[in-house]
Amino acid sequence: MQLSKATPKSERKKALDEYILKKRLKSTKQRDIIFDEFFNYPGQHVTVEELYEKLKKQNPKIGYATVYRTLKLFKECRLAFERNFGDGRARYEPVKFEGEHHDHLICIGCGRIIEFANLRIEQYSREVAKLNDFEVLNHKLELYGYCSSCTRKRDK
Amino acid sequence: MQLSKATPKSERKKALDEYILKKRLKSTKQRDIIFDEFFNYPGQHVTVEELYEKLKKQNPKIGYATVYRTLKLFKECRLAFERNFGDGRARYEPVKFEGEHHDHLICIGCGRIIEFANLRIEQYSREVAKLNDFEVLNHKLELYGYCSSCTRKRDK
DNA sequence: GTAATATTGATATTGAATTTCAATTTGTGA
DNA sequence: TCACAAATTGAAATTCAATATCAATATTAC
Repeated sequence: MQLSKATPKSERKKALDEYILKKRLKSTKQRDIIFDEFFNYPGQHVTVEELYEKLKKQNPKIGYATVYRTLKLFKECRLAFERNFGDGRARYEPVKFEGEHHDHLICIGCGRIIEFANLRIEQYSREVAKLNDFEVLNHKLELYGYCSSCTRKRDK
Repeated sequence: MQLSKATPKSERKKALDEYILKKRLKSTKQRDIIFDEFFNYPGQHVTVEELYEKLKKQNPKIGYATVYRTLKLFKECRLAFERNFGDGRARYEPVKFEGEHHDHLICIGCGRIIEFANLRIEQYSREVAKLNDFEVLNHKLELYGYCSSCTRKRDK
């Protein structure tokens, strides 16, 4: 299922509700709270820990395991993407709409992440997909290396 | 430093030796053994555990920590690259030479992975890196979606 | 409402990654 | 070659994110 470009948050909520219904899971207050917080989170790549800390301020009783499990649920129903930047903790982000994708320069020295836009990659993806008879929903382009600061540090 | 296309193993060894010299580290038997085993490893993405088990057969006294630290060293001097596939264990692979990269179409229906070449991505990487003052060692381009077989299955 | 089932949250457990430290090895300079 | 300083090793301990456990609770279906 491809989310359309104009999909508002309510569409995501609908997708989640549909998934819960289909899988005979249950709607809970916690899932709603985590949903709101996750999709309103200002940072791009939130860890379970970070989201948990933020949630606890409004809702002290929420458990870490619940946040962890709910992000896993969002992942299952393709509302969230899990990333690993090599610092030992998984990071989650909302699945991007068409045209919203951004790619990453990832410094494997200090963990710094630089985002950049990718109109050309979008087009490239479409071509490759067509050649291979593939239906592409999402892509991930990560360039790994060292930022100037880390290269300087090493060369000292 | 970008390894040239024709770089043989001895060039890598030279690069390692240079790094050791520059950083005033020391050449050791263990590092040589691990070097040989790592760059001759048949699989694409070896874990520390796997490499350790393989090494122990020839060299029972070698320690896990040494393998771990040596792979970290290879990473530092840009001879190895660390990947995370989300199974909780880091995997290492020799840094690819220019033009050797391959990218992936990943079917989220059946898990099938199709590799494809990416001359244009190479060039794109170089441009973006230059703009951001980044030293790019490796990249990962993954297109997620459904293969034709899964699409047919869904549309039935 | 009741029963069946899923979820929660606190806590315990797991396991990979990393650190510690005494013993050993290596490079440097006389 | 020798001795000293510094780096490395290997075993074991520690750390920490991810995951599992389980009794109490909440939700859904009937």
